[in-house]
Amino acid sequence: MSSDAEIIDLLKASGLRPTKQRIFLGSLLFVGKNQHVSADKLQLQIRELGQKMALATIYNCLHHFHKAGLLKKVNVANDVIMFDTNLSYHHHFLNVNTGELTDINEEAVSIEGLPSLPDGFETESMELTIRVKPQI
Amino acid sequence: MSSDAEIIDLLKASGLRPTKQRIFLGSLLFVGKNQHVSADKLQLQIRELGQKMALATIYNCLHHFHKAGLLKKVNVANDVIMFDTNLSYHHHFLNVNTGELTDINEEAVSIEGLPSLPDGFETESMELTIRVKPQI
DNA sequence: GGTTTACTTTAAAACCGTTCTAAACCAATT
DNA sequence: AATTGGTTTAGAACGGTTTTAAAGTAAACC
Repeated sequence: MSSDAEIIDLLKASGLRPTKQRIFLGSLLFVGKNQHVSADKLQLQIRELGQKMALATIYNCLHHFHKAGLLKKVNVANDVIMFDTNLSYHHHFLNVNTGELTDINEEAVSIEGLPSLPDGFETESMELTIRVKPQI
Repeated sequence: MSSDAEIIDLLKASGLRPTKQRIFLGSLLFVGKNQHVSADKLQLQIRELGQKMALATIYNCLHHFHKAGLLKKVNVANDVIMFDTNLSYHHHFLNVNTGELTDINEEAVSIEGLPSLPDGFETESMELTIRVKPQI
């Protein structure tokens, strides 16, 4: 993926209007290797390239790209915090509709085959969250 | 754990001053079965009991309880979102200092022994996040 | 016991990432 | 070219969390 024409085709094939902003964002995202981006980091990158784009536009585009299956969403929590009186090592079901957490208390749960950490790092915590929602 | 005296002992043993507010919160948290609480839900509960406590106090207490090892923190993400151009099923390392994500691309990672979902629910997504930080 | 000291609580403001609003804009269709 | 409806934009609003600074209180000291 490289030329604007290719990005335009990708957008059209995904049912998205190829606007100037989407093409530009696409040219940043759908090129080369996989990336993790957040809206504000993207805006910085755009500024460094001497361009500008409203934050709301970046959010709009990213959400549209996600709905069209062009991006995955990764939920990273820094702010919303829940506290758990269950101190043992365990994982959670998270009801995405209500925010309610349920413990997965099974000791049987095991995670295998993890790669080693990057050099100079240690694990702070490991959380498996299974996001669930009512069946339609 | 039930009487105030016991909560006071617990707080002292944890190196925390047994203030009125901490004792009250402790009596809500360290009794009966495990719970997941958020600050605002706790404030509601307190209101329903005809009491009041500043939200900042609840946050203070919860953080102190956590530092003292009386509560676990569960990071639940609703707000901070990252988008990933890697669409395949994979997990992440999260650098808690910088917010940077790194893919865990190993296909070898496997999660075994998960319990079945609650009735009427389906999985929206499953994410394993390994929070890492620089070694001290 | 009364005083000092350090920690805690509080209301309100600040903060920060995200979403909403409403007007201007522009791609697609006619 | 004109119309239509989706898109972009700046700025306001939002919601959970943290900070601020003043008032309050537990603990330590005499």
